[in-house]
Formats: sequence, structure tokens, C-alpha cells
Amino acid sequence: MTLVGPAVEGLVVGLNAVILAAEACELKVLVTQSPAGNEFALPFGPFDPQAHRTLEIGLRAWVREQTGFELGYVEQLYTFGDLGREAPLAALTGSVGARVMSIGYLGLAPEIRATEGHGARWIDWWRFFPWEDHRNGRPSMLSEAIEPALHRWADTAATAGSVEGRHDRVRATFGLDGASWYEERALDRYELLYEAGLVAEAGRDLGHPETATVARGDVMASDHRRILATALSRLRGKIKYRPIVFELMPDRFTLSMLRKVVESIVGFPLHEQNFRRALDRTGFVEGTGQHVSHTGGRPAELYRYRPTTQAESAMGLAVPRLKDA
Amino acid sequence: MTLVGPAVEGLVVGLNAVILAAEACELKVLVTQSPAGNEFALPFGPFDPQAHRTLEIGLRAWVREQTGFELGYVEQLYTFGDLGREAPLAALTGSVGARVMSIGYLGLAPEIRATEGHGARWIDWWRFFPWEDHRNGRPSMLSEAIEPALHRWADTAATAGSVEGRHDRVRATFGLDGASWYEERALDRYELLYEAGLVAEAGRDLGHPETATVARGDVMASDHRRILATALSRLRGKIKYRPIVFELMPDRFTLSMLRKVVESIVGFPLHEQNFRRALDRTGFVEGTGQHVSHTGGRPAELYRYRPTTQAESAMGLAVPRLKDA
DNA sequence: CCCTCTTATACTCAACTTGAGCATAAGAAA
DNA sequence: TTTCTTATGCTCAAGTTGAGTATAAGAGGG
Repeated sequence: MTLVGPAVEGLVVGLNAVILAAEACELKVLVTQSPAGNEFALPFGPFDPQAHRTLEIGLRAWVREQTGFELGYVEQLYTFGDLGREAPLAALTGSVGARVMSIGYLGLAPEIRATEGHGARWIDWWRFFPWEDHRNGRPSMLSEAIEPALHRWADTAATAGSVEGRHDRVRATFGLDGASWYEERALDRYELLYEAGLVAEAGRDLGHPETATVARGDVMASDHRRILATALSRLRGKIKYRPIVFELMPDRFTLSMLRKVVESIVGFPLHEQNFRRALDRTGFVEGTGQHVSHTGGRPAELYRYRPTTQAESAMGLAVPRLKDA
Repeated sequence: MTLVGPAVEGLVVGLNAVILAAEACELKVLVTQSPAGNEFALPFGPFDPQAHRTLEIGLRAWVREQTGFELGYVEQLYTFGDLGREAPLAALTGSVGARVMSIGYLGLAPEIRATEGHGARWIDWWRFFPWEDHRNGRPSMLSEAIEPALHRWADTAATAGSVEGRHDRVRATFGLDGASWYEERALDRYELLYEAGLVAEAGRDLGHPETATVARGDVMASDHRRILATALSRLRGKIKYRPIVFELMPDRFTLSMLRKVVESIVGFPLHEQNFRRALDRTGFVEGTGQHVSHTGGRPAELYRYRPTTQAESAMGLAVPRLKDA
């Protein structure tokens, strides 16, 4: 039994970071400009096994070099290695011919920190996924543009069975016809849009960038928007079973701020009172006695995260969806 | 801004598969023998970008070649790339000097299928993690051997603060002193045992394989046991929010069989009646009207998995823990 | 054939959680 | 002082969960 052939040459492993921080209770992502300058890109660089003992160390070095940002909380997302990535990535990296594989990471920071002189910027993440923001109701672009286009695409399938299968998939993924909208399926939605040719990356990767795109939202280099969607999905899911939001909060915060940050992650409004009640039960936060009053209402108490030794991170936040909105 | 340097040579990306199937309602993992023949190993092979369009295709090819097994359901687990892996892996792969990174996958199958002539075997997974099986109560090895050893290790930390931190970590990870045992933290437990030098791999990787190991359980090549622990953790977590167990079930099964398989995943006994009630609400299964009676009791109805188009895989199984046991 | 053993499946009930809304508190601004 | 705004507390019904008790339906022994 041969376990291993000769070492494979020409294989580049890239490291990509989705770095998130909240500013004014709105989630932002740190992006650079693609070399061509026409698209946004995630901080990105190849892993150099000679220089870096671990993948994470390599990632931190690249992010530091490209954005001046020092990463705190980091977790691995996924490793992408499909051949489809090759062409656009060759263009991005300049290393034509090499097979590029990339490992995506999610980094969270409590504030948007200085990135001067590096050309990196913090951008509102809804710009890349406008259809995911349901805080003021379901975006009209869904029923007016995206859903009809998806159903048209479903109709173009080869067999009757696959047409039905596609329609089912559209319905389940986008929560149509009585199915619920699951916010943590953001990645599935992006991938479906890509497959249906409704995001600009789809046309670009096939070589006809002039194709009109139905699903708006800013384009990103290579498959970076897919990696961003992976991060969004992961964060939206994980927030419910790990107290991970606190990585995005400053030392002291009001419960309204916390709620708004959670809302800007999950993309729908929460029931404030029930959010408090549930949070209270977890014991994750404690009041400081200090109050702030700059919102034009009753002053709010400042709270602080209290990492509970006991059971620590076994639970997450309740996310009591507000139904009507 | 330089995005990419020259392509790095000598980088091998390995693909590892944790393949699970239930036999007689007990979960088994498919293992091969390490080249040296003294340890179990997971099906493993380098990814060859020339030959395989995607990582998954490469994985399927390696598994087929090494075990004769045709993979069905597959999901990516994690990408491991620490320098610590280098030495033992060089020994395993024979490609000395090359930096090896590996991508772990989880594969599930509805039955243990033929693997003749390939030297691959299906092995009960508790053999690798005996401390994880709480179906007949908490294993005595925990309180008699593992916990004391972990606390001794905690005491050897440099500063008073880090001693306390280690004790806290031991308590939270192993559910001591009132903390609960979280079955999905199997990976954390394995990593803690490794760090504390209590599993055989720890001594082996440091170059003194004769070290006595406190935590029993069969050794695996390289970091394969860590990958297996990753799979266990993932499966234990995912079973609660995706109907993934059915990938492990035959076409028809009784509810008792289903419960036993779930128990052999989560590692603790379930409350049978409540398990039924919860399962019923999900609508995941439907009775077939057929009955079987070979267990010596009242004949049980055979059920069948019914993939619900609606909301499809949005929920998982309730896992109503039986408290006393 | 009846009793007993075993497993399967139904039903009950209290404790707790969740969804939704009403009520009150405490500042700022008019 | 009134009104507006946000913060925070409280209630209540509906649903879910944990833990049993009860009944059903086969096998096997006497």
C-alpha cells in the first residue's frame, strides 16, 4: 500500500482572513483593494512553511503586513481547493500556473483599529450581502428581483425532476412558501446565487464579466465573497451556542448596544425584553453601576462581560426573534 | 503591496478521512494499519492537484484505493498544519523534509461495507476514547486515573495563576465539581490529555515512546487520533441541529435502533419515551407498517427516514439525556 | 394455556422556557 | 410640566422538557 507519492510541486496554500469589528453597533469587515484596484479583497497571503511554525502565525503576519492590524480572536473557517478557483486566483496572485488552495479564517476585534497607510478599509458588511439584512423587514429586492430570477433559473434545469429539485432548494434556502428564513444559511444562499449566475463573480469567473447581475452587492476578488459568506454563516450559527459576541464588544457596553450588535450579525430585530431576560439567566454580564445617557432616553447601565469559569462557553446568547417587524 | 511571493516548494497537503458506520447499533471507524504496522491509521493520501479537480475527489480516490470503500456523505472537518506534526508525519509518509499539512474529512455510511483485500478494518470507536463512553455511567478510569493525573499536571504550571487556570480548564473540560459533561467537547478533552502528556502520542511525538500513559485507549499514527476526536466532536454537536444520523442508518430501522445509534454517538443513555416524542414532532421518520421481533420483546415497527422538503435539514434530533443512569 | 419476562409505545403532570405584550422609570427637549 | 425617547421590570398564556406511570404485544417456560 503506497501511502504517499512524491511531494507535489506548484501547490500554494493561501491564508485569507475575514476580520470583523463593530463600529457604532454595526458590523464591519476589513478589506484591502485587489491588485488591479477594481475589486475589494480580503487580507490574503501564501503560507510559507519555512517562515511560520503554524498556519495561524502565518495568517497574523500577513494581516499585520497588509493592514497594520493585530489580530486577537481567530478561528479557522474552511479550506477551499476547487479547480474553479484557479483562473481568477492566478490573476489575483500573479503566480500563474500554480494551484492555489486557500484556508479561510475568521477574526473578531472589539473595535475598528488603526489601519493608516495600508490602504485597508473597514466596510459595512451588508454592502456585500444586501439581501441578508432583514432588520427593517424582508428586503424588497428578494421578492422583486432575486426570487423571480432564481425560479427562472430553476426552470432551465434539464429534467422535470431536477427542475422540481431546484425550486425546492430555492424555497428552503430563501424561506419561501411557509419555510422559515434561517439566517445561518447565508453561505447556502450565496452559493445558490452564484450557481444561478446572479452574482457578478459568476459571470466574471466564466469569462463574461459584462453579464447583468440580479443580486446586487459589491463584488470581491476571487472567491473572497464566498469566504465572507462562510464567516457570516459561522458567526450567525455560533453566536447561539458560544458567548462569542463579546469578542466584538468593548470593555463596557449597554445592553442596547449588545442587542444592536447581535442584530447586525443575525440580520433581524430582537425582542429587547426577552433578550435581556435570557441574557440575565446566562450570567454572562454584570452591571457596573455606571450609567450613560446619550441616546435621548432613559440612561442605560453599563455592563461588562464576565467570563464564567463554570461551564464557561457552553452556552450562547438567546436570539429571540421579533416576529412582525 | 505584495500579495504573493514565489510559490513555495516542498509543501504537501494530505487528505485524511474519518469514515464512520454503525454495526449492530455501535459506531465503528474504518482504519488502516500504519506502514510500520504498529499503529492504526486513518485512510490518508496526498492531494495531487494535477489529478484531482477538487479536494473531495482526491479524498474519495485515496479512500477507494486504500480501503476499497466508496464514500457517500462527506464533510470537511479541519485543516491541521502545525509544525509539531512534521516529525511523526515524515516518518509516516516517507517524504522527509517536506512540510505536511492535512485536511481532515468526516464520512458517514449506512453500513460497514466490504473492505476485503485492503487490510482496512472497522473498529469500535470507544477503543480510541474509552473515557468518552458514559452509557453505563461515568467510566471509573476518569476519577481513578485521568482526573488525578490532570490535577497533578495542573500543579506543575509555572505561576500560581496558571496553576489555577489549568485546574479551571480541567474542571470545565471534564465536567468536574458541578460543571456539566459536554459530550461535544471530546476534542478539547483529547487535546488536554495530549498537552498533559497522558496519551501515548504525547510521549511518542516528544521522542520518548516508553513513557507510561495514564489515559488508555489505542494509539493512532501521527495526529490521526486528534482528527478522530475532531470528527467525534463535530458529529456529537451536529446531530443536534441537523438530521445527520440518518446517514448512518439503513433504509428501514426501528426507533430503538435509532436511539442506540444516537447513544453510541453521544455516549450517554437517552430517555426512550421522550426521544420518541421529540422525534415525532420533527416529522423526520414515518412508520412503514412492518414490524420486526427479534429482540425478545414486543415487536417494533420499522420506520423510514423521510427527508422533509420543508425546512429540510433545519433541525436535528433532540437528545434527551437520561440523568441518573 | 397461563404466567412472566422483555421490549415497544402511549399518556400524564409538574417545572421550566418562550413569545408577546403591558407597565413603569428616568433622562432630554419643548 | 408635558412629551418624547429609550431602559428596564413584570405578567400571562402557550409550548417544551424531564421524569414517570400505564398499557401493549410478542417469546418462552411450566
